[in-house]
Amino acid sequence: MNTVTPRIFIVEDDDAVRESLQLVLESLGHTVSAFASAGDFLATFNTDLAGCLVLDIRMPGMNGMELQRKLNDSNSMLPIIFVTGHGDVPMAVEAMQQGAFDFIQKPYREQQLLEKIERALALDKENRESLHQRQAILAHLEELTPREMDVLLLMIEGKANKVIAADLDISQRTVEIHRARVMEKLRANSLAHLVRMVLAIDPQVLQSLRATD
Amino acid sequence: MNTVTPRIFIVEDDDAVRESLQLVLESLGHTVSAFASAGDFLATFNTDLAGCLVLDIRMPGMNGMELQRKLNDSNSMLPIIFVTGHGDVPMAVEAMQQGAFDFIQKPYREQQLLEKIERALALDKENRESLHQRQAILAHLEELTPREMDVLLLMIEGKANKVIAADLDISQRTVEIHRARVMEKLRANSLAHLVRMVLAIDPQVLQSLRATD
DNA sequence: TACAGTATACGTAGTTTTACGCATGGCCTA
DNA sequence: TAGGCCATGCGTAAAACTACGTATACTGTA
Repeated sequence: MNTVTPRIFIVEDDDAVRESLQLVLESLGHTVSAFASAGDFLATFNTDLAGCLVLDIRMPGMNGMELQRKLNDSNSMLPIIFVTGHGDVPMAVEAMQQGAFDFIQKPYREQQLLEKIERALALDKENRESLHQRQAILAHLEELTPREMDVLLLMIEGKANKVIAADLDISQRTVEIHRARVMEKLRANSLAHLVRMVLAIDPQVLQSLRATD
Repeated sequence: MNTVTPRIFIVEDDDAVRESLQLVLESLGHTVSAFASAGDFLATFNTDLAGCLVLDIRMPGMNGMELQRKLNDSNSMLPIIFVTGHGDVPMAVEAMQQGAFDFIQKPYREQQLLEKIERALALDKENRESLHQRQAILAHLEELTPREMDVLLLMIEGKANKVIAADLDISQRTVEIHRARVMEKLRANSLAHLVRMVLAIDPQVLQSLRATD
């Protein structure tokens, strides 16, 4: 399992603000990485990073909102706490609509920021745990051969082996074999378990199946 | 099916603003209900109402944010577009965190509001459609007797009848009867279908089961 | 080029699990 | 006391799972 130490990322161009926040957080036992520009952060970013991001909006070069967009484009799930001295309402609304965890204005009470950081870290931990589970299932799914995948989908639709056999125009015996392989490769101990796993990684499947019920 | 005409609700204490917005929306073919106070709206509110809510924040009596809280408490899913002349950033952030659809400041371009309303209506339509399906399943679930519910939960865990029988300390035959009733009452045509339906109404079940796999 | 590995497909046979019909009985409530 | 809920036994049939064995075809490598 891909267990990265949670880390608080700070992207803030004001040296004094950045360094003092870093010190405070480190004194509380957190691991911190601070960057003076959005570009510097982006250069080291990858989706496996865990923790949260404290992000200034107004910065030279790439600003905070642009960074948020780029992170969203790369499927980042790092909760973002925006911190800004020059924010206005439309900016805050857009940031929140784009999935920001919070948006606070300078000057702020330090304690307030710390609390939000704790909550953001907790959220990320939760999200990341469910993501790990989904990824594990996904990894198993990729072991399936095309034929096994065909059978899996029909199994999830609740079709009996003989129906699957008819649908795929193969013998019932062959379906049974594929079916056993599917259960084995996905480490499913029952059909119910199998269905739950597949729905966990892709609730969309549920939508597409609903029509066929 | 509970098909209510989508309706745009306006809660705004300024008569001129409220009435002019109502006229514009009606001229576009929308059904509109306008209220001069949050209390008036709340008095007629119920969760079956479909559409969206255009809500002023600063009003005598209950303000817009309080109304949002009350609606959330009553499981409202009506998308809320806040409109305010005196909003600040913290207020906007809180409104968004509480699930507001949007938050715009007066004065606004009318066209902008109209577009947001259209999007809010579309969102509500989507949400409501998936809600209907979940409610239909929920209604079936409520027909289950306590014992049938016990059996259902164990079925979803993927346990075989004999295991369920042992768990509940009843005979296998009795489990079979309950199981058949569950399938019948939930209109499930297969175990896979049953699992999908239960997960559709409550993805939380999935979380609580994941530990037991 | 020959061989290993993988994917696909099918058969027989035996066991387990499900599904269901039929019959019986206790308990509690309207 | 009628009806719903819960429980059980017996027996049949269908479906699913398991085990063991056979066969063809494609791919990549020794």
